[in-house]
Amino acid sequence: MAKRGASRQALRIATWNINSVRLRLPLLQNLVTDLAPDVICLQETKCPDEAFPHEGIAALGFTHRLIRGMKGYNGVAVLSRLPITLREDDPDWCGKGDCRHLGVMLDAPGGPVELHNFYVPAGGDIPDREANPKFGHKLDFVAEATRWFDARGAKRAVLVGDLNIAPLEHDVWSHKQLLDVVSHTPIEVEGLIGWQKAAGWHDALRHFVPEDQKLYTWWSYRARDWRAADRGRRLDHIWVSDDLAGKLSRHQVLKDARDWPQASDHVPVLVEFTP
DNA sequence: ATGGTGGACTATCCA
Repeated sequence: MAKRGASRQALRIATWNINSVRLRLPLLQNLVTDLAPDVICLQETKCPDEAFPHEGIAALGFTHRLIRGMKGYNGVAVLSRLPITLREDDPDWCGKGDCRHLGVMLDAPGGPVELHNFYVPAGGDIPDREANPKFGHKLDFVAEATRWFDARGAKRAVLVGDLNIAPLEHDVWSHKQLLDVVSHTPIEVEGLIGWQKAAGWHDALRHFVPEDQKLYTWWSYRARDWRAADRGRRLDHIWVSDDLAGKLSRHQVLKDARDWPQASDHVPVLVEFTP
C-alpha cells in the first residue's frame, strides 16, 4: 500500500548535484531512504550515456529514467517512479550540446506535469564577460532561458536544478563579501530574478523559509570544517508555476548529506505538492 | 593569508 495515506495524491520531487553519479551511486540509497522522492533530478552526473548505472538505480525503484550525459563534465538525469517522456523539442541552450538541461513530461496524478532539470554554467572565477568567457556563457544561458520561458509561459510546471546563482541576501553567508563573487553578483541575480519572473515561477523553498532566514544548499570542499564555518550558498532551486504554488505541502533541505561519506558539495533538496 | 579540496582522467580542466 502507498505509505502517505493522508496525502496519497502528493508528488515529491528532489534535486541534487551529485558530482559523479558513478562515484556516488551508493549515496542515492541514502537520499531515497531520507526523502522518499517520487522523482529525482540529478546534475553533474559526469557520465557518458553508455556508462550510466541504470541497474543500480532501477534497483532503488526508479524504473523510469531519462539521461543526457557526456564524458567528464556536466550531465543531467531524471529518475522517476512514475512514467516520464522526453520533451524532444526543447532548446539546445547556447547551441553547445553540453548536457545541461533535460525537459520531461511526468505522468502525474491529476494529469501531466512539465518538469525541467537544469545545470546552469558555474561561470568561472572572474565576473566579467570580456575577461572570462565562462561568465559570458552563464549570462547568455540565463538570458536565453528567460526569453524562452517568457514566450511559452508555464502551467503545471516545475523547474529544478543547480542554477549556480544565489539570488537573495540570505542565500549566502555574507551578502557584502560575495557581491563580487561569481554566483551572487548583481548582474547574475538580476538575470535569475528575470528568469523567475518570465513565466511566473514561484520559488518553492522560499515559500516555506522566510527571506530573512539563511538558507544554503552548497558548502565548498575547501573548508576544514564546513559546518563550523557555515559559509554556504543557495545554488540549488525548485520553482513551480503559479498554478501549483498554492498546492505546495512541504520542503526539505537534506543538510546532513554534506556529511555522508565522500559527500557531494551540494545537498539534496525536495518539495512535495499535489498537482 | 588570495590558499584551500574534489572528480574526471593522464596533463590539466572544471567546479
